[in-house]
Amino acid sequence: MAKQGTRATTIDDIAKKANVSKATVSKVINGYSGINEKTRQAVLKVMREYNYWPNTTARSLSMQQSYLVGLFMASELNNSFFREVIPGIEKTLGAQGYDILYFADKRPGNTGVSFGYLEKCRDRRVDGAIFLSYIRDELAEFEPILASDIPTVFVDMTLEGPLTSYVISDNYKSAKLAVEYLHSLGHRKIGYADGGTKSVPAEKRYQGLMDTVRDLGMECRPEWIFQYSFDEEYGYDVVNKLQQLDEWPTAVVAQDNVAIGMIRALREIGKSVPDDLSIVGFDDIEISSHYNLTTVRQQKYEMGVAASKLLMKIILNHKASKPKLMDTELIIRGSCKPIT
Amino acid sequence: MAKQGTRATTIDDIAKKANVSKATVSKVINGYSGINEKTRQAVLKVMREYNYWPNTTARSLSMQQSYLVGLFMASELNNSFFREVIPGIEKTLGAQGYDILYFADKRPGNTGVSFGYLEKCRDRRVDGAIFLSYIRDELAEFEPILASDIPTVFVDMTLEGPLTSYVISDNYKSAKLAVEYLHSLGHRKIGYADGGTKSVPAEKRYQGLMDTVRDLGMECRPEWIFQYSFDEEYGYDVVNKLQQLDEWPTAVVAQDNVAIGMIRALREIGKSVPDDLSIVGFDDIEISSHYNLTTVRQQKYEMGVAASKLLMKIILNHKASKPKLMDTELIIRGSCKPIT
DNA sequence: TCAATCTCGGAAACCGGTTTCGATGTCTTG
DNA sequence: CAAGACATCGAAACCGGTTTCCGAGATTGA
Repeated sequence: MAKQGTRATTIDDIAKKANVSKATVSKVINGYSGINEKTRQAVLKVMREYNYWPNTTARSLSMQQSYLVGLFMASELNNSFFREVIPGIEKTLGAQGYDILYFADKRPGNTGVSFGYLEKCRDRRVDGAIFLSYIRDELAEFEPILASDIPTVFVDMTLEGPLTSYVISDNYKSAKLAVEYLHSLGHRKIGYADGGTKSVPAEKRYQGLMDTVRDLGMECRPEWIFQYSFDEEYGYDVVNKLQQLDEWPTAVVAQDNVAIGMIRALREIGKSVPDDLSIVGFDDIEISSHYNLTTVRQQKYEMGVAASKLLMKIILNHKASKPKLMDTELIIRGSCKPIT
Repeated sequence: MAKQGTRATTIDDIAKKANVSKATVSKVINGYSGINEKTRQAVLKVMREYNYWPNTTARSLSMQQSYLVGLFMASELNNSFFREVIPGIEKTLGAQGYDILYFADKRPGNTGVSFGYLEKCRDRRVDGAIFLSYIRDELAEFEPILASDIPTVFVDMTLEGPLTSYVISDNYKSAKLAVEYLHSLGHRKIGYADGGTKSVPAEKRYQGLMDTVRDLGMECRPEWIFQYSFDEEYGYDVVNKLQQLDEWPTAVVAQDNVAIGMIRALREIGKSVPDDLSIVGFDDIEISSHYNLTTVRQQKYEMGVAASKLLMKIILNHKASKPKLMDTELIIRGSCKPIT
C-alpha cells in the first residue's frame, strides 16, 4: 500500500501530538467535563491543525448509534407524494446532524434473500427508521421491527397496535371537505375513484365520503364507486366504465392521479371538465395545478417535518410518541362547476 | 439495560454455537477458501438458525470500506431530472450491496459550518460519491474531493481537469436534433430559451443550436435568444419579452420546464402551440407528455445506471474511468406544426 | 500537619468484525 | 516408515473510536 500519506488522521495521532491519551482526546471531542481547560484547548488546537474529524464508523460501532436514519418507501422515488415529503424529512433531520439512508425498495442482499427492514436497520445501526406509504398487504413485514427497540415512525399509513407512531393526514376530513364543496355547488350525485381499501388513507376517505354523502342527503350509487388503484391508467379505466352507464354522477371525487387520468380520458372522448363532469381531487400533487384541478391538499412537506420531529422524540425517550394527524385544505381551481 | 434479549447475535455467538472460532465464521461469511465443506455447512446452518447477519458497521471499520455511496445533488429532490436518475442509481448500486447516503443539499454540521463534500465523505467513510447537476459556480468546492482518493462520478455536469469521470447526455446533439427536425418541418426562424451558460449542458445545447442553425442556413436573431433559467416562471418571462418584438420566430427550442411555462403563458394570452408557435423541448421530463410537448429525451434512468457502473469500476481500479456520453432521442408529440 | 475530598488524566476493556500467520493433523511420496 | 506437502483451523492483532474505573496530585478543612 503506497498511499500512506493519504491515510486519515486518527484519534491516536492526535493523542500522540497533543501528548495525552486517546481517552482524553475522546472526552474533548464529546465535550465531556473533567478535562482541564488548558489541555482541552491544546487538544483542540492539534485537532484543528491536523484537520481531524473522528471516524463515524468507529464511533457508531462503540456507541451503538450511528446518527443515521433509514428512510424506506413502498415504491420508487418517482412518486409524487414522496418527492414532497422527503425534503421535509431531509431538512429536519439534517439540521440535527442525522444523515439519511435511502431505501426505495426491498433489495436482495448478498445471499439473494430479501432484507427484512429490521435486518437492514440493525445492519447499519440506524438510530431510527421512517416508513412511507406502505399498504396493508405489507404490514406483516413490520412486526419484527416493531417488536424491536428501533424507533420507528410511519407516514401516510397506520398500523394497528398500541405502540406505533405515525403521521397521517386527516383523510376523513379531506373527503368531507370535497363532498361539502360539491354540495355547496349544487351537486347531488357523487362518484368516487381512489385506491383500494388496502390503503389506510383511501379507506378513511371512503368512509368520509360515504358519511358526508349520507349526512347531506346526496346520492352515491354503487356503480359510481371505483376503488382499485392510484395511477393515471386507472382514471382511463374509470371513464371507460362510466361510459357504459345510463346515468353519470355530476361530480366525481378522486385521488389526483386518477383524476388527471380521467380528465385526459374525457378530453379524448370529447368531453370536458368541468362542463360535462366536475372533479375534486385528493393530495394536490405537483401536476394537479397543470390540470387546473380543484383538490384537497395534503401538507406533504410538513408531514416530513412532523415525522422527523416525532422520530427524534422517540429516539430520546425510547418510547412511542403520540400519532400526529395533519390538517388538509381545499384548493379551489377550475375543475368544478355549479349545477344550475 | 433490560432488553438484553433483543441484542443482535454477533459473530462470537455463531462461533460458539458452531464450535469454531470467529475467524472461521468470518471466512465462511466471506466465502474464502481453506474451509472444509463440512464445517462450512455447519456454520451456515447455525447462521441461518440464528438469523445472523454480520454487522456492517464493524465490517466497515475493519475492512476500511463501507459499502456506502454518497449521493449529492445541487438542489432539492423536487427536481424532475433527479427523480428519474436516482432510481437508476439506487437499483444498480443496491444490486451490488451498496446503500445510498442521501444529501439533497449542503447542510450545516454540528459546528454550524457547512460541510465540505470531502469531509462528509470521509466522515461516513463512503466508498464513492456521485454528484448530480451542479453548475459552474460551485465547481471550486469540488477541488478537495477531486484531490482526494475518493472515487467520484459526476452526472449531468463536467469539470475541467484530466481525472474526472462523468456521465452526461450528448447535449450538442440534442440541440442539433431539435433544430434539424424544425428545419424538416419548414421552419427557418428559430428561437431559444434555456438555462444560462453556467450550466454545462445548457452551454452545449446553445453551441449545438447555433452551429446547426448556421449550417442549415436558418435564422436565429439575438433577440430570440433567452438564456437564464430552467423553470416555468422563466417561460412566462420569455413570452412576455417575445410580445414586445415586432417579429417572432416560428419555432422555439427550450428546456422542458421553460417550454411548459411558455405553453401556459401563450394559452393565457390566447395563443396556441403549435398553431401560433412551434416548440421543441429538452429533457422529456415527466409532465412533458401532459403538455403534448415534442422534446429531445435524455435517458435519465440509464444515466443513473451508467454513473453507478462507472463508480463501481473506479472503486475497483482506483483510477478515473472514461467519461460516458449518453445518446439522446427526439420524441415527437404535438407541439410542432409544419410551415406551409 | 494530616486526612479527606476533588480534579484531572490514563490504562484497559470493549464494540463486532477481518486478516495474518503459525499449529496441527492428514496425505503423499520415496 | 520418515519426511515433506497440503488442508484446515484458531489465537491474536487490528480497525478507530468510547467508557469505566482507578490512581496521582492538588486542594480543602480541622
